[in-house]
Amino acid sequence: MDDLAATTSDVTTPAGPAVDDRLTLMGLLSEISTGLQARIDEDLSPARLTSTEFGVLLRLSRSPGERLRMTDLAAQVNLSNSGLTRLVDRLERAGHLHREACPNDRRGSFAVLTPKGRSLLQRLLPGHVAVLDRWLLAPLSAEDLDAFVATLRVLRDHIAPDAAAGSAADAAAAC
Amino acid sequence: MDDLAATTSDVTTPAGPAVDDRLTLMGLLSEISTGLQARIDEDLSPARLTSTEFGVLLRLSRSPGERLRMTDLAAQVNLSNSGLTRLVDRLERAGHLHREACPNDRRGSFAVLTPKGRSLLQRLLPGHVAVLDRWLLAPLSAEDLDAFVATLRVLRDHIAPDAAAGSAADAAAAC
DNA sequence: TAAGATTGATTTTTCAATCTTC
DNA sequence: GAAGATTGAAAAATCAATCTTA
Repeated sequence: MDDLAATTSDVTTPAGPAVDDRLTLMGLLSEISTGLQARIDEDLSPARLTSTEFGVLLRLSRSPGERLRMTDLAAQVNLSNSGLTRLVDRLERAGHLHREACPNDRRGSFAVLTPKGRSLLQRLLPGHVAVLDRWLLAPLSAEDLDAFVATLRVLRDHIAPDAAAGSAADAAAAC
Repeated sequence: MDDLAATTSDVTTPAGPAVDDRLTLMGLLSEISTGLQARIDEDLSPARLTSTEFGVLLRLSRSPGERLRMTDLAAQVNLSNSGLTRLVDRLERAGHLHREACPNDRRGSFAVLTPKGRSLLQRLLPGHVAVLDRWLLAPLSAEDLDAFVATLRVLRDHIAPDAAAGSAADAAAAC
């Protein structure tokens, strides 16, 4: 790992030292995130659900009224609006959620978790949490974990403040 | 945020307490990762390059001989083998890399960075590092950063040891 | 005119063969 | 038979309109 500097020494160094350290940091983050997602997808595959679809159901279940505006949901799962429209189409066809008109604003609509979607989530959640325990929590000590979560919060608030639960979404959920 | 427990209290609790804490941890990680990727894609879009394509060029440049076996590369950027075949097709058509036969094993082939690909990378790297500095490094103190990187390494080695540079890839690169 | 959501066309990715070499 | 890579068919995501309502 320490020989990376040598192999990229021919690439222009922009600001100062440790270009490779910064690239490595980003690399670690993306390897962890995609690796974890692969484990989650693997765990979810018997249920014929992708991690993105699971994420939609999970976020709905964790939102007031088990509902979210389409645009807010798209932002939270990092999908384009049209991408979310199609994903919600699929989940609606499967009966896991349904669309509901927004009374105040007739342009908008909610995605709302159905009883079927809720019980699917209940069935999958223990296994999902076990995956997180095994791959994310198990290798860390309690102190490391606390420091890690604190740092993640700082980063999240810096990078994606809108994704924080209780920001715009809750206000919009009031419609 | 603290009322999440209430909204999901009806969901089965698997192992112990703090189900929501674990879901929140995973949520933070994926929000940071996708948020960061969005910034990177935005930065790269004038160059007509996605972050995955950039990742391929970057990993080639950081590998001995600026080359990597197709299968190793696919694993590192978390793409299926066929997905990588097509992505390499595109980058080869654009002239940023080329395929080279593996002398020892005639089944295999290398993706090799071309001079054009190398200079594209050199042109893009300063801006890329600036994006990382702004969104990933700026909000953290030096001590936080060190602890954060240490934790990330632990997690990466646990979740995706194969993605670590210098594992299988270097051995295979010797061909 | 702009915002929320959807549709049509295209691109990107995957899954399931397939082909070649080990 | 298994591994490395590619191809065809299909799924999933995007961008650029489009439609409706604010």
